[in-house]
Amino acid sequence: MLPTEPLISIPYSNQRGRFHQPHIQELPLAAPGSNHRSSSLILIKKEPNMSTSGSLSSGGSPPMVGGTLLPTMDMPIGNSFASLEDLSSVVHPLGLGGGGPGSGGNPVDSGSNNSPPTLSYSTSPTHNMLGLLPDNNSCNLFNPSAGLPTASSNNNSAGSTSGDFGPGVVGQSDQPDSKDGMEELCPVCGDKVSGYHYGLLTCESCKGFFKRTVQNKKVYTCVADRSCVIDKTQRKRCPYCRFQKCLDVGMKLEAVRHDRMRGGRNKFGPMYKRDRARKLQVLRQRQVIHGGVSMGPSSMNNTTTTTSSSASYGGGASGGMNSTSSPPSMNNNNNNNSPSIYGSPITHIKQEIQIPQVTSMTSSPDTSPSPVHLPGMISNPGGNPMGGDTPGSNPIIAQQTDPAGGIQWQINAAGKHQDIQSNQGTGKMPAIIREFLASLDDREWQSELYKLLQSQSFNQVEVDLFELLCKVLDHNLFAQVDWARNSYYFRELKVDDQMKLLQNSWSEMLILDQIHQRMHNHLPDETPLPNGQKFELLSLALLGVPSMSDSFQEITNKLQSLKFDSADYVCLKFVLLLNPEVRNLNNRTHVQECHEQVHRILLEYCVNCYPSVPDKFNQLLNLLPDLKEMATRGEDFLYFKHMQGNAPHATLLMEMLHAKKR
DNA sequence: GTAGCCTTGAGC
DNA sequence: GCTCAAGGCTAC
Repeated sequence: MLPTEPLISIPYSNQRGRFHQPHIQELPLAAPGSNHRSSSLILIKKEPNMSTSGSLSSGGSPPMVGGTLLPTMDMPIGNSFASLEDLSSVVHPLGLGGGGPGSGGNPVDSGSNNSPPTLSYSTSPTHNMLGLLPDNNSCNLFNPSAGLPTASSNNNSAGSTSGDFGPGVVGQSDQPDSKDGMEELCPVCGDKVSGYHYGLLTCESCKGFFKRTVQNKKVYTCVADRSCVIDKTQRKRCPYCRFQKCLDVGMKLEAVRHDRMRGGRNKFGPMYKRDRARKLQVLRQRQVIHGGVSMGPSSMNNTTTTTSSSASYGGGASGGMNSTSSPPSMNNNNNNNSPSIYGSPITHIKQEIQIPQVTSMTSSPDTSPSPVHLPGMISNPGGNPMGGDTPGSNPIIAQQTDPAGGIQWQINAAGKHQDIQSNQGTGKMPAIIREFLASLDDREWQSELYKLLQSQSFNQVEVDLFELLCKVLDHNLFAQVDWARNSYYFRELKVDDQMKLLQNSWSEMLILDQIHQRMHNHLPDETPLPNGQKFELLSLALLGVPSMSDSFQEITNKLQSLKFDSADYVCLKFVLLLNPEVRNLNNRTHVQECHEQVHRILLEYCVNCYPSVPDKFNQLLNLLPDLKEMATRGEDFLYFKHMQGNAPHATLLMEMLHAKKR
């Protein structure tokens, strides 16, 4: 049950200006062994006239603190909703789902995930996705300026010499940090790191803050929009956003001891050690690359390899840091104010598709720095391949490339199609297909993918690759929803039908999307994460099921032989989405008509543009059952992992899975 | 409540 | 015995 009273906030001031008074509630202590993560998905049950910072309560009643009734809002713990349909609003601040404070949705949940999880969502500010760190974080491991001596004081009284790399860390020794070149700044506030605390390198104050919050079971509230800037000078202003950021960057609730025992070591010790080794490896590689130090092969091979904690596919850290990698966007301290991945806050699927039909994929300006160029990324962003994007010209939002990377045609943001090479697709592309293609933005998609991978792993000691997979799939799912709700046929439908169609086809569309990205935009099989681990992009196409790689390859080969192109892709996507056989459609007639129309369009396109590929149309459609079978296997696998408690709960992905399993 | 410094103690 | 990441203490 959700409170309907609007939040009452009590602002106050101090010498820094207008502050807000956090409301404090009790937060149960994390159980040992629980594996909580911050949620990146926010679901807000909006009541009429409720402010955006409206209340959420997991217990159904406003909390009492010291006998005072407090408005309940912004609890960083999970809140259950009865069903997908019950939800009227979702905010997805990172543009992706995450394991919310908790694989149970609650940072204090015992971690027992054996029972079917409720759909639990946590409020969370937009933290990591597009700007994890403030400006003053620009000096770090991945920044060329890292390694310069700093005027750091010694925070650590221990001040001992290093076992691995010096006194623990970086940036705290009297010795210049250039000794190991690994100065880092707190990922929460940008202050000087004092050591590994609760899972990652943080400053002393954030360590203390995190400890106090968890030990004292505090729950804060934010009277703003849960997107307060957290930096060294402003970290005290909003403990809610600070704590959320602590969780978002990966501080671990379970590292706070239940029994308050002092001293000793915890289970994270080996992880810290691996992280140091990985950082050293990265550093050495950087030194080699920058020509600073000539390292022998032996010194390059001392990386301690790590294994994924739960990923069933790959995931060993190789230390193979891409030397061109950079940290996630660090623009102007607005790390909490970054737009969601598609520009505006993404609301729950049901509301999401009711948002005015303006696709952020093609219209929202991306104010964050461009991600690094990584293998497989579509090159020449915004420009034309012939040399130059004139000011004011429309950026290229979709293009067809041949396997060698040559661009065959492009569609710009205005929907204009331009043939670059016409070695295939000999016929004229129908106008409707040009419009379909204009709805795609592959460059944006890949850009966001790499941003997401960077932000999710930046400064993380060790990323759970399966969890990351789920987050990326969730991100892709949002992209599908975003595309669908703005698409030509789909937008004419009522929300209920839209939801039914999406619930039916999302997994097939995800796989098809990956096929498209791999075939037409040359997405690589894997990519290095900023922390040195490798993420297998191929696992996205397999929905996490490694054993499906043969089936996937088979379908891909078949499509290649059919000269499958982006126009085919978008048509097939419509075919999958607009399935008139979905049960209980209110407007089946419209779906049927659209379905048939897409068939006709695709048929015409195949016949006119690919006369050299006999029966291309039917052969394309004949592949759909195989795609469906893969999608079903992938769904089963993800659901299984979810029920085991290994997948983040607070994601649209899991919501879709539940909706389908019902 | 914050944050810098101190104490503790398991693991190496 | 050393390390260093926990929790504790306390001035602010």
